[in-house]
Amino acid sequence: MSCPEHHHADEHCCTPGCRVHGLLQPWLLLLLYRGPTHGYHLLEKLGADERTTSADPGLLYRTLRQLEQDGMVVSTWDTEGSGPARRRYAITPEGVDFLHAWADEVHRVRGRLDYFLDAHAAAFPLFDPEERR
Amino acid sequence: MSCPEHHHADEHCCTPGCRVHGLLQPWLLLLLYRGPTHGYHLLEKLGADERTTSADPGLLYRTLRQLEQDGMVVSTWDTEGSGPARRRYAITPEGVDFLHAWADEVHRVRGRLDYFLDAHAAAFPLFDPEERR
DNA sequence: TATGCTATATGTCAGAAACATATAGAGGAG
DNA sequence: CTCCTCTATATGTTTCTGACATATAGCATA
Repeated sequence: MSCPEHHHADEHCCTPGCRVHGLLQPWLLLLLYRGPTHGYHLLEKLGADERTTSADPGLLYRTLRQLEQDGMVVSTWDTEGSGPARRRYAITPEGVDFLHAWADEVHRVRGRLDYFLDAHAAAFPLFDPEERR
Repeated sequence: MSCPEHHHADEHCCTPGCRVHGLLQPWLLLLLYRGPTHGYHLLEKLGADERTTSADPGLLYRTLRQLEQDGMVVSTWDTEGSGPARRRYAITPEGVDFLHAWADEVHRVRGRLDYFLDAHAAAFPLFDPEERR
């Protein structure tokens, strides 16, 4: 049987390391609002916090390029320091607006999840997710 | 620019009719727990409540067949009444367990959304999604 | 020189959802 | 009787996201 949420056939999903999907864009924008950085740093930040979202390099770099194409972030090459050159990203005013639109969307989605959880709780009054660690 | 959440290139998404994704399985299971019915009825139920999830016939019938394959529901042909024959679905004990697993998962996802919203609120104290109707 | 880390990027595949279409029984309008 | 609509189930196709694998390259150090 597949797992709830994304139905991967194998077992290395929906294990404790499994993250929430679809929030990579807003997390990147929010992290960049705290201060400009490069992709690898964002990758480490997301990877270090289990409560954020997936930290796949492929997806992350592609998403940053997409955000840049759409004018949500801008990048400049940073050759200072050691190691390979890194692309330094910064959020734009449009990006901040988009981040707010994301916050609205996430707020709405949370409402729908609550609606389902309420309906489930009404059908199963004895069910308590907190006790199912 | 694409829209938050699913990035469709066109504009007929993220309009008022837009629903939350990924909850079709649990909604079907929950509705079937309230009582056995056929697919078209479930389609109408989901379609009538904006706060549930997408009501696409193709996805719904395919999902029901998948749930049956996995032993979460069982179906019998119902030729009573007028109109074409309908497949009457009922949830199984395994389906109820799976529904609870879904509730746990949704609860966890909700926590991640809260985590993002808290982080966003901390960065933008004046932002209020309620006032952005 | 070889390996490991930093850093960015591309290729491929599976799965969900959107959208269109196919099939068919039954009832009513004209 | 024929056409249309509603009920009901099912399939085909496309697009997008995310997962996973791989490629490239600079630099440090053993």
